[in-house]
Amino acid sequence: MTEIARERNRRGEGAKLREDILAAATELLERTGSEEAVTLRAVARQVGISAPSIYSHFTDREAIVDAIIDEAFADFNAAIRDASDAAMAAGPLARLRAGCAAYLRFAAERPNRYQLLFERRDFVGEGPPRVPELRIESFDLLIGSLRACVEAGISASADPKLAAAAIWVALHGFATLRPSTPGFDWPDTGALLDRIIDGIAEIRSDT
Amino acid sequence: MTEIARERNRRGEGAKLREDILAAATELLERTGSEEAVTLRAVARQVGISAPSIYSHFTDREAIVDAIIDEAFADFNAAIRDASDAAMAAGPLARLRAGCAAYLRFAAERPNRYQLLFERRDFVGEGPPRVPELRIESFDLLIGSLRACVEAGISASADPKLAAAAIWVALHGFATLRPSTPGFDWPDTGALLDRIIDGIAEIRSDT
DNA sequence: TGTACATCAGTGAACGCGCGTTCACTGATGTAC
DNA sequence: TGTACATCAGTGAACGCGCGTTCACTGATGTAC
Repeated sequence: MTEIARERNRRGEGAKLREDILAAATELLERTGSEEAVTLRAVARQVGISAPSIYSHFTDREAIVDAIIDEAFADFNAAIRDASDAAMAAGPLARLRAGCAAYLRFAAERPNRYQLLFERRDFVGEGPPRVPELRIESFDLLIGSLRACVEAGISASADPKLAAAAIWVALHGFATLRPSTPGFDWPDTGALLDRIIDGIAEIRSDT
Repeated sequence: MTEIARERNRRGEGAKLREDILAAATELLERTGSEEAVTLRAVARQVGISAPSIYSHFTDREAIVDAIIDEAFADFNAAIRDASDAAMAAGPLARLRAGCAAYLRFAAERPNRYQLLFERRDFVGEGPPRVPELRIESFDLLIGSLRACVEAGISASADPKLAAAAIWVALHGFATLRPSTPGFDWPDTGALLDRIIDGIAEIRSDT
């Protein structure tokens, strides 16, 4: 944990430090894998500043974590939207699969950020949930793809919303169970994913 | 956090304290919901002893957590085995469903203990995984029920092991996603579970 | 063009906290004679 | 039955650590005159 010297920002450019703090905190989270590792002092060390300097940009420790979460949700939704859009021309089933694959790719490549999004429980009982509209964006995309599959006669699903929720549940399980079971002999990822999607979405066998 | 007085054990009964420590640590975990809350000092306060007394029974803090995990795995497997056995007479599909339902019930009723079993990542890279045979016990039960469904012509699954893994993934997602998404409008639990099991296990519609 | 000064972008020392762990100890209790 | 003593089941004080946060401050930099 070497302390890196950092040049003081010029006047009027103090806001740059905010970005540096956020980047350092994200990097710290990504590297250590735990939210608790994102301490004010560790972030300050990483940036190369003194701990109190952070208070010019964030009201407290939690504000940093909140900012990372907002950023992570935006990244997550963008990743799924982009993959889904890219498969637009290939038809609804390809779009559904592309969205699901992007979901799992995000979780696999940035597991600690995924954990921050969907494996926190701290906010239970702290009043209204914090960023539900962001969460629902990707879910709406999933329902949309599924509905399109039904209309195209590819899926036999009678209740796309139920099936979409079931797929989300399965994707989440997929994303989180594997890192927690290092000793288990998991079947091939692609086959497993197809079994889940095809089964739950009732994909007709002749497609 | 009131400190409870505790009577000193009589000679030869010192081992009783070990059970008290474990019970207190489990209670602490269950109440606070986080493994980090299980500190040596907090456990000692809970039991009503001084912190150093713990060292007569556990080598360090981590040993306490390890002991809780072992106990939790035993509880978990017993719950699923019992439910599965109880449904034995009702046929393989009922047995499959009963096992899955018991899995989810354990997760719903003791979410923090479930988290300890299947949502830890700390042991990554720490050599061989710690208690894989315990984990596999319930999984073998799941495969067994599924195979029985196939043999009875209830399931069309061509690869029961793959399907069992997919069901496990889905169950895990089910158990963990819901507590993390308090703002989301989830469909009915039973319907969702049936959609998942029936879809993945390819339960024939005429059963 | 020169200079006084306000402001900006931070710093260093200190606080109280809870933590894991160590150490030397104490007092009750059972046992040997 | 009485008593000395070993052992058991703990305790209390202390250590160094990293933490979040507060406080008074400092020195460079841009700006007004």
